[in-house]
Amino acid sequence: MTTRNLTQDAGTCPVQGLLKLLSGKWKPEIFRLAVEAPLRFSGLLRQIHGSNRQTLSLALKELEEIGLLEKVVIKPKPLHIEYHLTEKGRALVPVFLQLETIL
Amino acid sequence: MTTRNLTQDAGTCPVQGLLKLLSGKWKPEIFRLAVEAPLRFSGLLRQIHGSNRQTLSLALKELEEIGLLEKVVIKPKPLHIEYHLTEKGRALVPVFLQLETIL
DNA sequence: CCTGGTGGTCATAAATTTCTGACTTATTGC
DNA sequence: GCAATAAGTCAGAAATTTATGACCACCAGG
Repeated sequence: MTTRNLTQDAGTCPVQGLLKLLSGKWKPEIFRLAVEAPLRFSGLLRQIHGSNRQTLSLALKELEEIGLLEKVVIKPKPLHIEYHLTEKGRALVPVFLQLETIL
Repeated sequence: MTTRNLTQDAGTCPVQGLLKLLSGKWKPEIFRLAVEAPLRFSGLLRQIHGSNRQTLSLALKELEEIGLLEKVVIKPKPLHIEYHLTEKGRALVPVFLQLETIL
């Protein structure tokens, strides 16, 4: 249980960036919903009260970029898109559960 | 490895609040330094380039409130204060290390 | 007595994030 | 043809976070 790995390059905190990616007003909530079932843009808008298109759109993009969600075109004709949790995303679940037990 | 615990009360994400407490521009960096050694206010100001009194002061208060740091008066006469990592804080280290391996 | 360090607070300014409302392209149902 | 849904984008406003500079009280050294 060394803490050396936490102290890589002088002056920069690796966790700082990670947390930044995971924070943002709606990202944790989006992530949680994605753990339960695939997401659709319009569905999120209805499920997450107080949220808005703009921010959700950005959050989905960012979660995709980190590799936690994957954008899947189910049908292009009557446009149907779904956001699926990736392997990486599933790997994050136990970490979050552990976080809850500590704090 | 159920995800039920992540889905407590409808509409609220437990992790959302936790991440909010851990995020903030300098909190992760402060935490990391605290893992290495006890902190002093003026020391932080020198170590963390680009930070400022106000924000550090607030961050320390918040980290104290969550219970990750403890404010210790070493000497009152020539005022000497230190912020020590708590048990809870130490418990967080492996979680952060796990986070790094995933993302 | 003057300068410098420690440990802050306070009001305000600047920067960043989030929200609002309008608008887009394409498809289905009536 | 008209309205509705899906999945967004865009510009600008509002809210939240972070930074700046001034200021306080206390102690120590020269």
